[in-house]
Amino acid sequence: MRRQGEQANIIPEEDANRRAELLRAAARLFRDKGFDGTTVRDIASAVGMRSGSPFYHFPSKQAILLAVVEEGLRQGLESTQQVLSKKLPLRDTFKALVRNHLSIILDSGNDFIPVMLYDWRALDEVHRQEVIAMKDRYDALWQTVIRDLSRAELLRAEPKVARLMILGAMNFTVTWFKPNAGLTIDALAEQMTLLFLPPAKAGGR
Amino acid sequence: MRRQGEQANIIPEEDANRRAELLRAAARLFRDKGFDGTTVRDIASAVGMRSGSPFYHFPSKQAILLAVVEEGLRQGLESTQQVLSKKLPLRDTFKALVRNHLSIILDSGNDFIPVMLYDWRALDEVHRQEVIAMKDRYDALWQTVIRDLSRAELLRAEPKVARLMILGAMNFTVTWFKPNAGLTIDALAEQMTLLFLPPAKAGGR
DNA sequence: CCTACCGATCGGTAGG
DNA sequence: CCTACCGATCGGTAGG
Repeated sequence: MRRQGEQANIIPEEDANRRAELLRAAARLFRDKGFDGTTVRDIASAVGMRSGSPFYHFPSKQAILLAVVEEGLRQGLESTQQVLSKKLPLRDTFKALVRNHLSIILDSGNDFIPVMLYDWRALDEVHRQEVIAMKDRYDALWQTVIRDLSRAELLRAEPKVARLMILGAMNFTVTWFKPNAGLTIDALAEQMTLLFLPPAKAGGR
Repeated sequence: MRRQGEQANIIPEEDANRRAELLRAAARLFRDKGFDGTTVRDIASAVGMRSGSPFYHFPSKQAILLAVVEEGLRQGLESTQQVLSKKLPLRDTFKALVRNHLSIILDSGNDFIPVMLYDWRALDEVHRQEVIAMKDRYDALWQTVIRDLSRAELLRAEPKVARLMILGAMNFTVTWFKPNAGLTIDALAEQMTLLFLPPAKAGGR
């Protein structure tokens, strides 16, 4: 229960901080143990709360998952748009997008997007639709670059299928990539470019 | 409790059938609702049993998951070896392997492999190691073909990374592929070949 | 394979 | 945000 005597412009700020802490803790736990494998008690104790207290910040466990996934997509959209705004040459844009996507997915410390990849099935139908709407915006950004590559004849498969395959290949790295195992994210981005794009022509127009 | 008066060569056969039914039902349910989202009661009632009876056939819910995953891998190994035994030309082998893998993953009716892709995290450490050992054999079969493609300069990325990416792209199709949505498994295999391999040379040696 | 059941856990809530 | 708690569910078991 909110204490009535406090000033309204102080408490909400603290609340927002605690909410953000819960979100980070939840993301970490969901990533490690899955949504169903994580209890509300786990999340609470990770930030020093008791079992019932997360429900002061979120109406349900599902709502926590939704907030985690939305935060991940928000970050992904933002950094992708930043890459695109640089207006690099086509090949470089592709490589930079790949590197950006891999960073989002593989950097320890960012658990939000992997949670989406692992646990989107745990969302109920309504929340899932909300997530899909955001994901569609992310896909659309990629699609423009894929389409340009296709027009430049650097990609032979149908653009839509190509996008799904390229993103799929990257998304699946969460299941096998281990940091500090001899392969860096940069090297992986380089390899992916080698895999999907033909050699650059020496003096190519 | 096994009835003592029955002949040992009759009952085990019926038991094996019931066990197989449980496995199919479990695979379907795990695929649809996830391991944690499926209860032993769900599995039991799917084959007309009561809640405690699956434990006559399996020692634990984990053991059911392990059996499902192992059955999936067994099928995958078998069909892959069958493709390889045909000794097709390199390009055709690749395409046939892709089609085979996609069929295993996407054909409705085969829920075993998708369960592995979704729910391998739910296996405890010991069982997970057993699964990884089988998966390594599967990967090794692919690796030989990838290596040959690399030597023939049809693939520019490092063979190991290429294998992980190609399998990842295929495995991720479980999250978006919808049968009867205008894209067949055959067409998808064709698109994947276009995406990963360069054009065949007209009179290429 | 069923009946009957247990112990534990879990998401969530009332009331302060 | 805590205390104290509930109702439901779940994996698993004893005994036949």
